[in-house]
Amino acid sequence: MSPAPRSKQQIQALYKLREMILAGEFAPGERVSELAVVERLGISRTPVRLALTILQHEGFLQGLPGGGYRVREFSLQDVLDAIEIRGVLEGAAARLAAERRPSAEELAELQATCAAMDSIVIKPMSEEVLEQYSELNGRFHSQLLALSKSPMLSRSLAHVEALPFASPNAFVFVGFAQSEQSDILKFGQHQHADIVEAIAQGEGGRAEALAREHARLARRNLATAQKRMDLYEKVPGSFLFEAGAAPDETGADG
Amino acid sequence: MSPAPRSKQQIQALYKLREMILAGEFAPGERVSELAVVERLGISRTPVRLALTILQHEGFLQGLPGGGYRVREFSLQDVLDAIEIRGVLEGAAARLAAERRPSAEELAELQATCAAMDSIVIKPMSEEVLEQYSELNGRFHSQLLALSKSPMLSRSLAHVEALPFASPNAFVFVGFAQSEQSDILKFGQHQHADIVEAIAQGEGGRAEALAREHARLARRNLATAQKRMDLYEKVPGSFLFEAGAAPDETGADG
DNA sequence: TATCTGTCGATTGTATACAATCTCGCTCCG
DNA sequence: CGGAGCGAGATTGTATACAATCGACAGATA
Repeated sequence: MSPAPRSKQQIQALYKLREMILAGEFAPGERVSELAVVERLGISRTPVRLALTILQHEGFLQGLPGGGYRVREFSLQDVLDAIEIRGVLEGAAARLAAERRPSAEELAELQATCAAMDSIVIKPMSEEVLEQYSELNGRFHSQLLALSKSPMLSRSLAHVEALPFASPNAFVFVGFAQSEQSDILKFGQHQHADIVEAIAQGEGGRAEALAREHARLARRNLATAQKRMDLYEKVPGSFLFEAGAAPDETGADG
Repeated sequence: MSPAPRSKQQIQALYKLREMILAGEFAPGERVSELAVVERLGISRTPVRLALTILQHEGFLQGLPGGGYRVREFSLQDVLDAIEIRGVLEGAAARLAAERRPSAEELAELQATCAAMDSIVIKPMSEEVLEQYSELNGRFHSQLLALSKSPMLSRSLAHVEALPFASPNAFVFVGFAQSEQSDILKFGQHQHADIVEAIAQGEGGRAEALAREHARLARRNLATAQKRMDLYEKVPGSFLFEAGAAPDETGADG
């Protein structure tokens, strides 16, 4: 979306900082001062400052009243809500895609991606397969978004997915790790196919409902991950979550 | 949302620049260079630079490949989509509000605002009445959002509403100007009441549908405004719109 | 004449010096 | 002994000097 900072130092500062935050190199709630970052990155204040501002707008950092920042913590509810919002927006994308009647060629691209994923989910799990699936999954979601033909919607979704745990690929590996025992991944793939079908037939309401429900797989995967710490640690940005109870799948909410 | 820049020059640069953009002081598509802004504002490059970055993230400015920015233009479709997205997100807010069962006190606040608006829409139009309605309308929407109890949703909605024409109050005066002849304003107020009722009864689906439809009033008001230039000029940021045909209310889209 | 290249100008990116502000701690006075 | 005020240190905000990059224009050569 954003043509991005145009210079090396800015890009480096932004990427490195984001990486550091996502790697949990700042204690949660710890105050992050500009100067400290400058020292750690070896980049001067100006680009660092810019990176900090951007990360604040992306939601990773919170500005402190006295100046400086701190790494933003996310409650479990925040994470669940982010997934919910992604579902709502992807639902809107699917509906608009259906309503705006993509051409046969446009649709074919999405169908091709979907078909490719079909052939992947039946393979036995491996590092390589996971990577392929992950890439195709990302492509599917971005193609779907493209079919909505709405730059504004893309913008909103991008803003939400800037949070790493809200991206469509955030929990794929959980599904994969689980796929030995369950068919959750195949189920998700089935939803992909249904979404494509609904769009192809111009069934906006169905497409929306399906896409929304599809996003909620992430919720289930999150619950699974929380029960298995070996998986949980692989959730991008999981240390940004406040320590809290496992999500309550039987709860009244949502 | 953002604890905001902490200093005077930064704030001034940001506000003044935003104001200038909204006042149409930059030709649409015109290249905006940092130095030019510095000269016009009499503020040094550092705070100006920061303000430009923020405005880029807010969607008012587009970064140019060769450096510099230009004022972002919005197509008619962009404006309609922004309204649509606001509807989708406010719909989600209304649904969550219903599902999360607000306490009687929380609900009472919303009901009070709604009641106050009831007594306003029957008054004859005036500058003062318009202002009162506008404020109450804004309060209604923010109270509704609060009832969803989702900071993440608030964040997403705030991001969308940063665009002036996507805010709930963007077109109120159109409805007012029209209210001499039609009851569009009373109709909108009726929707408010229905939304409150649905939330009170825990009817999430109904609340969502109502809130979504409610947002689409803005679409109709936009169409009206485009037919009457005296109103159109009062739409916030209307000069950001590309010159284009009036919206097609009979069109297939949407 | 067309194209390629080199130089000049403008504009942005980076670094740093300087100013203002805020915090924390110490001391002094009540 | 406690509180208030003052001051030192640290940290952020501002401005500007300097470097690097990009584009345009012009001139030369094929």
